[in-house]
Amino acid sequence: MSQRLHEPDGNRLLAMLPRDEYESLRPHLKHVSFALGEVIYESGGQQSYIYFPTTAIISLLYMMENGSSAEMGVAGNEGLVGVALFMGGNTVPNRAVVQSAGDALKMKTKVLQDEFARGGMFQRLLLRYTQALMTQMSQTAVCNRLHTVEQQLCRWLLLSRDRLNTDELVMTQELIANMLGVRREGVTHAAGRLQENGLISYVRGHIHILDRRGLETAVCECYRVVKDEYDRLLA
Amino acid sequence: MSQRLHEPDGNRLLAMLPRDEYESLRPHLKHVSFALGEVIYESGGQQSYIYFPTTAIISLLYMMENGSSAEMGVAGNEGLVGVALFMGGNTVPNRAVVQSAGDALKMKTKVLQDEFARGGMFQRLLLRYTQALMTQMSQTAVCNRLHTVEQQLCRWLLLSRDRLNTDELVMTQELIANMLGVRREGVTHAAGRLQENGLISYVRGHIHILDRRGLETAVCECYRVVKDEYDRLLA
DNA sequence: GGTTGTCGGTGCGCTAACACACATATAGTG
DNA sequence: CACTATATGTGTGTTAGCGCACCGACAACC
Repeated sequence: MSQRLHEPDGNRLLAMLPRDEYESLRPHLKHVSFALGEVIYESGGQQSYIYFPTTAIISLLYMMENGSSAEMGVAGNEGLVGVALFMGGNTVPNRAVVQSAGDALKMKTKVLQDEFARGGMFQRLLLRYTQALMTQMSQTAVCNRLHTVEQQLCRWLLLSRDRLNTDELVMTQELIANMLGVRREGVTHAAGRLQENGLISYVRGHIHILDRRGLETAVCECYRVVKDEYDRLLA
Repeated sequence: MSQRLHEPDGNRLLAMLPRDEYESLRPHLKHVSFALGEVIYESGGQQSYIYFPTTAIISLLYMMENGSSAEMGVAGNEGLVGVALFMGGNTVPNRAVVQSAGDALKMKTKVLQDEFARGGMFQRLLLRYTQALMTQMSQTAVCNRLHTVEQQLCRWLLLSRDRLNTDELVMTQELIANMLGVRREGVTHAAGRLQENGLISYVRGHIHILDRRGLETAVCECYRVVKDEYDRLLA
């Protein structure tokens, strides 16, 4: 891919654009930094920007009326946050929260929509990414139904690891529990077992992945299904 | 909507097209009938057609390696089966099964893709529908995580009812269990309670919805979230 | 350098859903 | 009409995960 000579600024989706399309978008991309826990958009709320994470990871959460929550998907440097802006609905009934602090590139909604309407590689990429995200969401549904907390924790750790450059995750068990939609104690239990088996170690909000291979053995098939789809659709 | 004077053949998505766009598609739409349990496409398999159900209901299921399964979404006369054909991925890692026997309109993949590429109302509608389907899938994830089998059975019954013209569902508890990803006995138990409360009655594969309002009281918020999004996006 | 808040560990009782085994009833078929 | 498939009901024991309560340990901050 000699087209990938341009500087993609760390977002792998943008890096797949042909050089000319990327250059025409570049002036409209602004850097932005996100802190852990920051709410990027609220359920049903209008978004002024679409975000292409570079080092940040963003969780898509549904907030129940009774206050509990569950993650339906996650986006990092492989994708974007704000599919509703080009899919035509403008809003979605969930919240986007920063799961791992870091940076992103933002683009005004209007610019995005104009570029999308041109129908070039940009549109094709965004749609393929959306399909990958759908696979992630639907596989999350399956996983929530059929698999144990421990398996799901492995999946979550691997999904996060794939979107970072480091084996060190800054994340308390309490927050992981909110993402997975389980009790904090459930995460403590599962994480304890993974630590016993030497797959991870953790202290006070810092999780270290020691044995990625081991995690891949402990995880359910859901992880691989989703990963393979991302690789296939965004190759 | 004076544009809806044309005969939409029972699919509500197609019915939303302007008359001229619909007329240009019409020659490419062929009737097809589906029997209960028929597999429309297999996980990872190529589809030659996109389907617009008129009276049939189609379930999207993930089949686990160990043989168990879970539903990730459902499509009826409000939508279509085969989003991957215009999203660019061509295949998806799940199976589509006929959940309620009936008819659909089919269109060749090539025609679909050409029409989609034109970017008119047809494209806009398909993308909005896809967003609605995403909401359904992600809400299924949440529901699988946080709600009881009885609540999910209510949701499932209401989703089915909304896609039919009748209060009579032809569906065994065994099949419902496969869809929901729970044991058959679990469905028996939940259905028994709904019957005790006078919400439904059933005998050997025939479920009768007696009190739709009552079901809406018994169901979790997930049903309404999804229904509202469908209404909003496909108004 | 003590206080306070955050993070993780643990124990106990409870419930929803599981797995398995088997009983019963009905519809359809020869 | 008898037979057999299929559909549903039920019982027993097990388990994963929940809710709650509380503890200890570390960290940050006056």
